[in-house]
Amino acid sequence: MKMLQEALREIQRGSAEIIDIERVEKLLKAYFDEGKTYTVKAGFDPTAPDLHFGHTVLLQKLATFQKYGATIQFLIGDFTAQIGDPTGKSVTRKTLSALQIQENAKSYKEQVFKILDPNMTEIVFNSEWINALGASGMLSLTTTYNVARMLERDDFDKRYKSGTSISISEFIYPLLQGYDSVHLKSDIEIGGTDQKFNLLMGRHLQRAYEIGKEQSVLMMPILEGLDGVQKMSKSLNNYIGVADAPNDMFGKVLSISDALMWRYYELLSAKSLNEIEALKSGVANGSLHPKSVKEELSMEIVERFHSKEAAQNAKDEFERVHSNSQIPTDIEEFSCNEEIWIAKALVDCNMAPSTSQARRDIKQGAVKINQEKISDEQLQLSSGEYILQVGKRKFAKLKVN
RNA sequence: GGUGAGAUAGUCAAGUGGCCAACGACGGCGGACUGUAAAUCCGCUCCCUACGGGUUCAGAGGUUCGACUCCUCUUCUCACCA
Repeated sequence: MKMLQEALREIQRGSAEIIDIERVEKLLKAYFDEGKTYTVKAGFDPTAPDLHFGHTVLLQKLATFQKYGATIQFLIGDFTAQIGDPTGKSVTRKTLSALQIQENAKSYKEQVFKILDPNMTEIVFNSEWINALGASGMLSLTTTYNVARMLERDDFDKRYKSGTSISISEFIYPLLQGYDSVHLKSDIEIGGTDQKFNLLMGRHLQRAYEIGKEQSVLMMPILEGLDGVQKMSKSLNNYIGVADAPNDMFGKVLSISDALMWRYYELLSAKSLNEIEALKSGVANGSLHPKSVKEELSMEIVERFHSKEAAQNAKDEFERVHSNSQIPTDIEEFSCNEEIWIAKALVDCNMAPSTSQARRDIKQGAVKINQEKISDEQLQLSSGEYILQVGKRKFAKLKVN
């Protein structure tokens, strides 16, 4: 009984909304009492296999479910990708070749199994059953819903009212996503809050097709990016990529604000709620320094995506560079063949976008050569080796021949 | 299809003939303080070996000694009407 309560708490952790929690509770109870497993579905887009931490929020939740007896239906929407989820922006998507999809799927696996247990995960492609549906199957799918209800979806509603075009195929998208749940007989589906309409469609269609169950739906919030305000996204450049190098990953996590750290703990850490509570009260009563708590999170994360050694190295490296202001161990090396003007050198080493900026940096005292701050904008570097530094984070080694 | 409004640096947004490389805000970068946190303070933020020069205000022409500012055309965006 206590186990059940704890499991429920972990499952609800960080979620934005859960529909039909009673059913989730029943599934968990059946698992604890009789060892009965159940299925949790989550859909992913085959076009974007390079994940950032925003995506891993869902994966983390799936991992929690696995802990409590779920088999994950990791669905790659290779068919639905041809339509594109109706956002209003994307017009027509180019279709991916079977080969590309296979490659993307492979790279998904590499990244995803750092979080999920492969033994409790099925990777499925929805083209398999949707192609088999045929024209008549598709037709009968469309009879389960009507236009008025379809227009309830927020973005359809807005676009319809503002007179922006909505293609019929876009109406099909939620239906197909819902049909996936029919075919897979999913017990639970999880997705982002923006997916609510589509997720509920799964419930509707499971009822319409009388498969004898209606999936519960769990929605996760959108993860804030490093700035703590806007959603994590590549285009805003406030993201941590799953494939980021250990040192970058470590530094990025450590650079988030203290408030955001708890959010990241909640959504990204594999630590239990009880452990996190302990950390929180430790910080509150002063027995733990917030920085060390943040370091712990950074370590955990780097370890998950790389290795324990990498995490330790990242930490050591970080301390060396920032606490003791020494030079990082591996820095990019450049070389040139003749005496070079310092501003030009900074541009050539990708440390400044223009000589104008390089001059400004020098004027502001941001540039160091071999740990020494310089102020002469006209400085010429004659032959030798130099460690160049701009600000706190940018380093390069330059060899002048 | 008709009418009206608009397009300015990464974003928002001033500027309606010279004082404009262009107010301000946000973002970004650097410095101080720190825990590469937050908050705060200060500086910088088109390019160029630079007390000077070059190229910018949707695009192309024109008027003028001089245009981001005026005129013409083009492209695009928005609002209202149909």
